[in-house]
Amino acid sequence: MAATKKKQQTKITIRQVAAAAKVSLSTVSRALRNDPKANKETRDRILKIAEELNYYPDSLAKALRQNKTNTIGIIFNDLNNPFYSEILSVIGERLNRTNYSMLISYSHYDIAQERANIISMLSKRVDGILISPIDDESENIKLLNRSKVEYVLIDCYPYYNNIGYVFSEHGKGATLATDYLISRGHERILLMTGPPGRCMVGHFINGYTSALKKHNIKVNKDLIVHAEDLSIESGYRTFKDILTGEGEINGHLDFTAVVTISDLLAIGIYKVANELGFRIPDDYSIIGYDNIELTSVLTPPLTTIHQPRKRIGIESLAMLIHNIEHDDKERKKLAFPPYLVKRGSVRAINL
Amino acid sequence: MAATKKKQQTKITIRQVAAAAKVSLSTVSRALRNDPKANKETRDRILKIAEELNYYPDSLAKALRQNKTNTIGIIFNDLNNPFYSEILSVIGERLNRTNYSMLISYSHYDIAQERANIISMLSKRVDGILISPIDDESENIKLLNRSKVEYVLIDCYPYYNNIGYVFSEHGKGATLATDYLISRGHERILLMTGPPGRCMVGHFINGYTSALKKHNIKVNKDLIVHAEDLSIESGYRTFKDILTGEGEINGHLDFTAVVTISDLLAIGIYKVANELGFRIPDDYSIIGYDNIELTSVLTPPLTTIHQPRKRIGIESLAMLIHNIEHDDKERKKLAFPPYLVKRGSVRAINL
DNA sequence: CTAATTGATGTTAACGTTCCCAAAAAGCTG
DNA sequence: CAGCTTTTTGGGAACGTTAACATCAATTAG
Repeated sequence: MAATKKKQQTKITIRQVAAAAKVSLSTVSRALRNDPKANKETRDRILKIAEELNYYPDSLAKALRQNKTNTIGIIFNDLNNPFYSEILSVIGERLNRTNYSMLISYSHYDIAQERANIISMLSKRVDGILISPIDDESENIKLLNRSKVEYVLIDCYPYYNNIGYVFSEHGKGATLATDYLISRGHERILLMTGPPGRCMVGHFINGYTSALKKHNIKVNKDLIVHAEDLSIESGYRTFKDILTGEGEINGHLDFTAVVTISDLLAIGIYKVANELGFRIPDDYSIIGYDNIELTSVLTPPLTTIHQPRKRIGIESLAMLIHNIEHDDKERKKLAFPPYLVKRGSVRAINL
Repeated sequence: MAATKKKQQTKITIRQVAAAAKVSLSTVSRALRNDPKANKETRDRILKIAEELNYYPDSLAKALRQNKTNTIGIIFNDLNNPFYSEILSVIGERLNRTNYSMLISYSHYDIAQERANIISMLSKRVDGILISPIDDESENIKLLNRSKVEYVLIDCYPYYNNIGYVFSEHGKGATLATDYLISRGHERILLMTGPPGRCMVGHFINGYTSALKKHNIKVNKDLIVHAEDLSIESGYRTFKDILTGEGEINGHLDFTAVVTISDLLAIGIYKVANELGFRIPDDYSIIGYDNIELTSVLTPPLTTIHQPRKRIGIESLAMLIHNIEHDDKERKKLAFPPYLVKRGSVRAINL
């Protein structure tokens, strides 16, 4: 007892397998990799021995040697938002059928954190990165470019030309929402969007303002408010501040409808409604964004803009894997058109 | 053009930095690692050169040499459920402050997939694994034991003694829910739980039956139904089948209240209510489980059992990291008591 | 002024694979 | 059975780092 060796279990490597099978390292390596130049009988014998020894290959060594980790990196800003978790979910499902793994990190709208995440992933030598960047023209994207790693952008459409990206057209989405409200008689429309600097936010605001202008409605900058992030909590706080005149937003804002950049923000508004006792859509009409699953079960069911999350996940992953594995790189710009889902949170106003 | 070299950019290694600085490899290595035996001036000089060359260390090589990857593996069954995504989110946030990364995979209640995920992670040499296992007594857990990797179980409490685990007491939670319904006059209570074989499901059923027995209510096995997973969709389908007498559940079930093992399942029931036109809680009382954020904004607000997701995430991660980094392993069994959150989805019955 | 001590650097062998090349064995051909 | 091809195996370098050890100059002690 007292004299037992400290290092009890020594790691089982290809070497132990070779010794047990009385062959060389290369023979074992070939057997394990199903190399055609391995004799079938010896291969089976070696495979059996490996199995008995509970051997499994060391991916680190393999990756170092082959210059391929079979790992992709995923960088999102929010893991809690069903929009992203659904993308993650479908990606995870697809990856289960391959032999890639996913290294995930999240930046929470912090540029420095995003940079750290990128560097960490480069350092871990991921084969590719799927990123929903904070800002599509930031230093961080340049860092990715310099690194020569394959990457695909989600949710952003920058001016660079040599990148693949997959997104839904947020400008159009915002226009759709705003148009619809206008068609229902609303003119004073609050836009609740996300943190400034976030790339999709810019497009969203553009879509909103262009819809207003198209209908000759003057854009009131005060009606464009930025929530801290895209969460329920944030929507709740922001809207409550607006109604109670507290926080950063001062003065009474006059509006009849709200376009939000995320269903969660809209749900935050529902929460304020429950608390303060106003009614949707009687007092305020609300339009969400994303069409996450639970919007349909709210009371009233949330009118929202649908985004094809699954397809975004599937297509971006497919493009990334293709680019990792082939020399003819796809630099597609896949745009998915969002569409309006009419439910019960918008009412018509009599002019 | 035609004669350009294929291999244009050669990777920047410690070697190039050494050459540029005209020192040996080890000197560079020491400088980069802030080794005290490095001269400060040369260190600064080397650091500057490394920066200029855009050098970042290769974690693969480092990991291989040091036998430490600074990566932890996370294995969940569902990435879409806010319960797990919130745990993930808080873990991600914590990890951002360390230099660990997270390798995530999900098994979707498939034992073979879970096994594949575990092997993949072992092969990638993660320093530790955080897993919410399908079955706490499966071959897969034995595999983990054999591998000698550090791991912490979430959501399960097996009979093994030498494991750390963090969970909330699902048995108690189910009892709490059932007790409450009984106290409100319900006797015929449907239990909608998850896939059989899932470890928490067993505890949940036990908690439910023991509450019934305590009040001398006969347990009707037909009233215990298994949803396919814990999603909205699954709750919707299962409950609709029950009401319409289709699918696997035959015959008319007679009940006045439902205890569910997940808020999402309960939301699925809300969806059925919207569609078929019955009312909650007038026609059926519903209790959820988890207390995810949006339960409070439903109509009626969902009465549910709260689980401390954030704490589960934080504590399990802390234990895992501790065990990775220290020799005095913590094998704590952290139990968090769930508690009832009364809202509007349960009504009293006049007996 | 020599020996011992310290501080900074260089040399080299690992870590566990794969892959190129050489060598050996086996199978053909005439 | 010599010479050839084909199949199978073995040897060793390489992937990019770290860590143990060796070296060397400079400083200090006796």
